[in-house]
Amino acid sequence: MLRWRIPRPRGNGLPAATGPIPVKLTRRQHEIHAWLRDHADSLDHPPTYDELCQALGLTSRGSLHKHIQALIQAGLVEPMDGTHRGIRLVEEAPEEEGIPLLGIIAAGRPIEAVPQPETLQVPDELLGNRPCYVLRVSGDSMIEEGILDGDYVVIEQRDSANNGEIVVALVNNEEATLKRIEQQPGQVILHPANAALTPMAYTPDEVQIQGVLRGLLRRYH
Amino acid sequence: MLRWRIPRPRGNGLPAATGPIPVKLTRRQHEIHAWLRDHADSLDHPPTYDELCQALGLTSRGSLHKHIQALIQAGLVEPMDGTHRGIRLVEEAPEEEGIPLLGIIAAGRPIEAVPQPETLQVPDELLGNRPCYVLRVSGDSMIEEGILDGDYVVIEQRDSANNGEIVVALVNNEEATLKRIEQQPGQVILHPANAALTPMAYTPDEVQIQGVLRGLLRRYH
DNA sequence: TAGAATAGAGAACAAAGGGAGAACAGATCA
DNA sequence: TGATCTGTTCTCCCTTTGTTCTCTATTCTA
Repeated sequence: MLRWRIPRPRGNGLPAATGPIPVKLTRRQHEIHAWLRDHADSLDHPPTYDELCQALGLTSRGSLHKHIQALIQAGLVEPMDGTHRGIRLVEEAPEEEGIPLLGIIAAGRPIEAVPQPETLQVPDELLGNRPCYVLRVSGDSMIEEGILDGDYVVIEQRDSANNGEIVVALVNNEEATLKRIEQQPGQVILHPANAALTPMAYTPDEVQIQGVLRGLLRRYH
Repeated sequence: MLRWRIPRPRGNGLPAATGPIPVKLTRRQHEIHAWLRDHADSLDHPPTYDELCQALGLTSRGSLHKHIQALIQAGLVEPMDGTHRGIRLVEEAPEEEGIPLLGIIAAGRPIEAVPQPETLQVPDELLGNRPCYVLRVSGDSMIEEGILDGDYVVIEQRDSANNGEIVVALVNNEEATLKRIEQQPGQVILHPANAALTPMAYTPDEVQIQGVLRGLLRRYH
């Protein structure tokens, strides 16, 4: 456990976007940064400049100061505003545990992929055993089931479903839609939950199941 | 068992929002806090300043006082309002990444507390800045807003709301209900979202706002 | 090879950290 | 109620520590 590391602002998983420009460190700067990282666990307080100098074989605090400043500039060390023992490593971004938000699903259109794939922190309770992904719902086709425009749905990746389950279905290899499924010999019926829309029937080979609804997230602002 | 520790107020899981900003303690402050933590179990009264001074090798109560004040500022020690032997550690919040599920809300009844308070892992995206809690919805009074029986709602703890927001309201100090609120001079109207139910009007002092709807979680099995 | 970048030494300085002790006021207790 | 205990406030002090300089040596590079 890192005692005096500070959390780095949570990014979107893209190393390039978060944090400062990748500055290349000089040899000495790299050494110092490595030392700090290696000793972050064993020390329960950040070292003083003098302690660091001794550990690194320096005799001048002033020299060390230049290196530390460079590390701060590079975004690897938190700027210490005058405090003593203020050298604090910026913590590596924690491995974001999230479910990928793949895109937007609107009845009657292919899933529109989001340009910047983000991840959404999804409670374990909403996840099944299989891999899951998240889609944002566009449209009102399932409104009577309490699935509103703008909701996020957690989908468990599966290629088959039980009757009555709500599924992400790919129709004719182009239209993706979120509907309640009813499979009968020879035909597959997709039921919307909106009185303004009518159920649609297809042959089994026209409909490809891409996942089953597991959970729903909604945000009010 | 800690005898003179007090529970730290439960945050909403947001590291940035909960509690004081990660205050960096000085070396001495850290030592003192560690001493208090180490001896919390063995002492049956909090120590006096003089006792603490002796244990820490200080001779001046005034010096110690400065450190204790810093710990109070950091949220690690309970402010002692003039009482003697008042140094009380704030208990470490268990590393709980979750929002407490407080109970079940059904229109027209008090919130039924769950016997075993569990926590729910709630995405940051659904949380506001203030402390939040989760309730399980029972009933269909908000079904037309897409809030179904069995859904989990994330509530931001607040005692006031804007018109149009969905709130947890305590009516006449006994009935808790989830409704859309409309506040007018002299009366408060709680709107259900169910054609079978009618809006109810109350005087402002009959209605107490307990929180505002921030998010919703639903689970399909 | 000249110049730039890197690396370090050391002095001087300002602020933070840490402490002592006196005086005081409210809490506590006999 | 009065004596004592205890936390609070204050002022003064010294040490530690980060910062800013200037100066020098080495290494890399155009």
